[in-house]
Amino acid sequence: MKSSRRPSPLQRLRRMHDQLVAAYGPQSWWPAETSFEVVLGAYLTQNTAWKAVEKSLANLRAVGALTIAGLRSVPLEELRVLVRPSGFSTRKAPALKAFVAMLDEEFSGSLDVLAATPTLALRHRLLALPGVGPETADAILLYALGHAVPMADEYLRRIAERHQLVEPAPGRNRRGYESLVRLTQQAFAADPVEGHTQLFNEFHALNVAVGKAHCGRTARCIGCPLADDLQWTKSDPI
DNA sequence: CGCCAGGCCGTGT
DNA sequence: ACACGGCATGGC
Repeated sequence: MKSSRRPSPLQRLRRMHDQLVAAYGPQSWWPAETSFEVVLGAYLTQNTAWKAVEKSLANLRAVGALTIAGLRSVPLEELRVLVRPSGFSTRKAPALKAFVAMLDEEFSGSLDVLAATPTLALRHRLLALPGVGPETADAILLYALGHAVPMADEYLRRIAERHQLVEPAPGRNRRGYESLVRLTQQAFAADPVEGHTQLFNEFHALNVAVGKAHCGRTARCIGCPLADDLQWTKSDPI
């Protein structure tokens, strides 16, 4: 039945990274100047096009609210207006305030202090925040705080499903996310541990790059550099 | 004009 | 535990 020649899903996922590097080159992500900007972007981009996030970030920059102190001093009502372009402002504005409040009350208002927390405990603390789910937590962990956690965003889920690396899971639940995280961890398990942060960083950035171009909700894989090698047929739905 | 975007949360089964 | 809508707004 199963051919011993065909690479395992783990091997294919790992090779996917190399193929994407070959196709797109190093990404050196996340598009932000500071760690706190990464945090802001992680919240604002929830189910929102990055283009819209840029408008909100520009609004925040204009009033000096791209820093912790700046955001702290912006009244909630005003913040709501500033982040309006990226949608869900009635949720995202209070959520951002809650993040700063946590920082102030538990971590001396410092991202460095926050980052010094052990990864697992830190992840749980972030997940307890309002408006922070697994993906936002991992984006903050990886791109703002430098922890070696893989990200399993919507693009990776689609790519993995379309290439039959995982079972289809229509109702994306938390279990599906965590299983994709584990799959990614295992796929890079043979790589030196000290390089994992960089690998996970690049891997997710590349997934977004290829996902934006070829793997949207309805967008097909036409022209996708992965289509052939990962054995996915273009007529496949989903 | 309709669909979609780098999710998360509350509610019902 | 899991499925299902709602949430706001702008781009294409």
